[in-house]
Amino acid sequence: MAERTQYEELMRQFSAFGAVRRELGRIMPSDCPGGSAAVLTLLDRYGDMRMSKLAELLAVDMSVTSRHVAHVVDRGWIERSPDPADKRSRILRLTPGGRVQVGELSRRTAQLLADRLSDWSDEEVALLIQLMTRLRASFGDCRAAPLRPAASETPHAPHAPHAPHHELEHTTRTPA
Amino acid sequence: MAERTQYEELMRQFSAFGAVRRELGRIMPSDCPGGSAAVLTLLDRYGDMRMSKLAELLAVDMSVTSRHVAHVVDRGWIERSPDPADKRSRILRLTPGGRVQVGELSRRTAQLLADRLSDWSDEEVALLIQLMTRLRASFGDCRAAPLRPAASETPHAPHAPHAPHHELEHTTRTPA
DNA sequence: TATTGTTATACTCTATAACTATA
DNA sequence: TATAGTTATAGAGTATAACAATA
Repeated sequence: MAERTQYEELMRQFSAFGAVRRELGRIMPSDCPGGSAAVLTLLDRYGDMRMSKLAELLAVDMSVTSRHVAHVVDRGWIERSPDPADKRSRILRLTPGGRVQVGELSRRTAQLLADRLSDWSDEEVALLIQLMTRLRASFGDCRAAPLRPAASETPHAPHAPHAPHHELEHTTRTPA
Repeated sequence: MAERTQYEELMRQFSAFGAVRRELGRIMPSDCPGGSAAVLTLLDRYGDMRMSKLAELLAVDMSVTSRHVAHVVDRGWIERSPDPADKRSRILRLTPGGRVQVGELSRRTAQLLADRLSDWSDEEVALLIQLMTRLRASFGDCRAAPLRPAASETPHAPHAPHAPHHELEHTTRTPA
């Protein structure tokens, strides 16, 4: 538990973080805005998935996801196949062109971060990753559980630096 | 210097941070969106200032600042006085009602953060603040050079003394 | 009746450019 | 001519609600 002045300072940092996001957005390809980049990156990381799963990973409403996905499909970077198991669903999959695009996004962001964080050590970057990962977990799926702090699994210590794999069987969709 | 996979992981955390911002935005008063809250908070922290200074602190274009300020003025939370020294400029100042609003914003954000970060220690929160402050500095933020700190508190910069990339890149203006 | 996904609408934030009024 | 600020316009991101198709 922290003090109120500490929370105010944290809020200022959260607000100021927008400048970092915008700078990262500026170096993206003009036909691949942030929403599209997020879709491609998540599909590359977690593999084929349905719209609902992608919406959960993006932590946005499915209507927003649908809009982003439509843009990416128009560019030919992913394809929407009907799900044979459930004809309401559609399976999203990266195309070869999409993988090329993912590589380009990775290259650009790595270049900018390598420049801006040139005086950061590996350990410092890893620490920031850990804290932001935990922050996200603490705010967790507050859409799925607005007022119930699920005491089942609360990570106290920061996770592994890279954390390459996540728990994906957790199918908490926006509850009606 | 870090590796590319580390940068990719950092990018994912940056992207996922949007969910935290949106959650914080939801608990704000409906007539005080994020832009207005940022204006009020900065005026409370740094005291009276001109539009250009506020734009620099917000790290957005002055046209954006003007729009946010107009909204806040409409609500009666700040007032725009002509600058006697330069009739092109306008001095921004919090009104008593604005201070009340700042207090309400502070109360709401502190309440949400206290709930979500209930299992974070003081030191962990301080560490996150420190790293995000340094991140902002690494991306060349202008808030490292504060104007006139308000009597209440002095902006503390917990990061190591290293020079930002471009000290004064006043990109708060459309190039003429 | 419930769920998956799409579309329509509205709102916020942002940048660019054109404009005014001062300097 | 240059600067401080405003306004118009456009683009991206998001949420809500209404809708169609399927379970």
